[in-house]
Amino acid sequence: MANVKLKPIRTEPVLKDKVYSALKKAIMSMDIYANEESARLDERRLAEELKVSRTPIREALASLAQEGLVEIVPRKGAFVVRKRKQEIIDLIHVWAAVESMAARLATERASDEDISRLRDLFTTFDQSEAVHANIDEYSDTNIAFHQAIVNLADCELIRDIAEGLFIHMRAIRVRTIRERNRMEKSIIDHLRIIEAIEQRQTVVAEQLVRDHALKLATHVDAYVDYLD
Amino acid sequence: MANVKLKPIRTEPVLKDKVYSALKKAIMSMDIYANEESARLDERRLAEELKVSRTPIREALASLAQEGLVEIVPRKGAFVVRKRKQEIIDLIHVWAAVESMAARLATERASDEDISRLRDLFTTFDQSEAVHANIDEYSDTNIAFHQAIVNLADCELIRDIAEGLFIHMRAIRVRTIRERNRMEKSIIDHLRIIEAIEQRQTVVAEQLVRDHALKLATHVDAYVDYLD
DNA sequence: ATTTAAGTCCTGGTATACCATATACCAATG
DNA sequence: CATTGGTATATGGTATACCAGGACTTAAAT
Repeated sequence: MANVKLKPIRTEPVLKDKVYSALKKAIMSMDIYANEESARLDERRLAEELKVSRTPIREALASLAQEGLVEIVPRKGAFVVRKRKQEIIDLIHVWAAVESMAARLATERASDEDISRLRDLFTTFDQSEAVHANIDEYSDTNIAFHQAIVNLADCELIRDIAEGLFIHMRAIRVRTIRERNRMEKSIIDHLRIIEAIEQRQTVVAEQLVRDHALKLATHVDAYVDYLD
Repeated sequence: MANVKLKPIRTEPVLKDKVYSALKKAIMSMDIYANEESARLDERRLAEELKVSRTPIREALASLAQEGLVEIVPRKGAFVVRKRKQEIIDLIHVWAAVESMAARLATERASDEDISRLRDLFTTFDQSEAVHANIDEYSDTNIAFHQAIVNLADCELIRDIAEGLFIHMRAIRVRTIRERNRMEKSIIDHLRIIEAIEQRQTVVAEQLVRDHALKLATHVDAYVDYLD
């Protein structure tokens, strides 16, 4: 009898997981840093809106807390986490580490075809014109670019960790892209990174990606003061 | 009227957190890869032993699942996770990324005094003699060394992520240290790393730490077959 | 004897009831 | 009017009851 290899089968009829996804999606869609106060998540309200009891809500919140997306203050409630400036900087450092490893793995594992889609992201986006015009569109492209690199690594764990960091990275990237010509510099960096990955230059790609992220850390450290 | 100074009062009477810590400690103390089958965590049994209800147990399990330490299979139960070979390799890659960033930050942030304790770890451990004698003791030193680097980074997030990875890294390091002279090679690498950090050679330290970890990944890929 | 089907039991998933604490509001007092 | 202390209510923490789905056992049929 041949041993057929099977994937662990589709399994997620569990309310806890659905609630988790729903809350996460909701949190990601809101601009965490827009309001002054961090939003509070009322268990009973959520339970009523999602038409489930508080139990799966609380289990989902426990997971989100572990992931660092919400903070549970005993007897006070669950709040969407808003990172302090130093925490953002730490987070960018971890992002730099993880994304640069993703770039390394991409040069080793990704197919030419997959890599070519990286460049497509940029050719569909008309740089020369949009530099001064469509900064919002670029912001999306920017974020998609970094997600694409992470996906090229073909590593589940990296994807998971990156996703957790990304919610905050996204918020900070959207805000900083307008400052100090960062968009133009960003485009130049990205094109160099694409070249390095295309040419399978493992060490160069790794270094370029790391340095690109660390520039963001330096920028935040120096110029961002709308946190805290 | 004299203002009586008070500390913000003890705040962690939350069962969920205590259960989480207790379970985590228990899981870390067991040798995850020793037995053939991964241990199952019976909610009612745990509840009875810890003298609490199932609710905080389940919330703690949800957190541990998010952290990747246990896997919750719907309708089947919670199991201590045993990583597959490829997952271990992925995990080592992430570890490489994070620890090398820690080394980078160590060269920038750590005090000379803190760095000197790195070397102390090795001078108290007599290499020349122990190479053939006390391999278990070295295994502990080895693990302590890597934890020390992570701590030097002075970055909460890196510490947290590293701790999550470490449980599995620890298990694999203990097993692989006996293979193919890895201990001797490891000692050489470690001493080079210490030098680089002492001399604040950011890029060198970062690279040495990454490559050291990646050697482990390569080794596991090539020679480890007692997983799966 | 082996296989299969039915029924029971065990265990995890969910809902809910109950308790403790934090907060908001109000009243009384200066 | 302001301050303070009490009280009510809302909300999170915990326990428990109930439900549903696998798993195991047993018996019957082949």
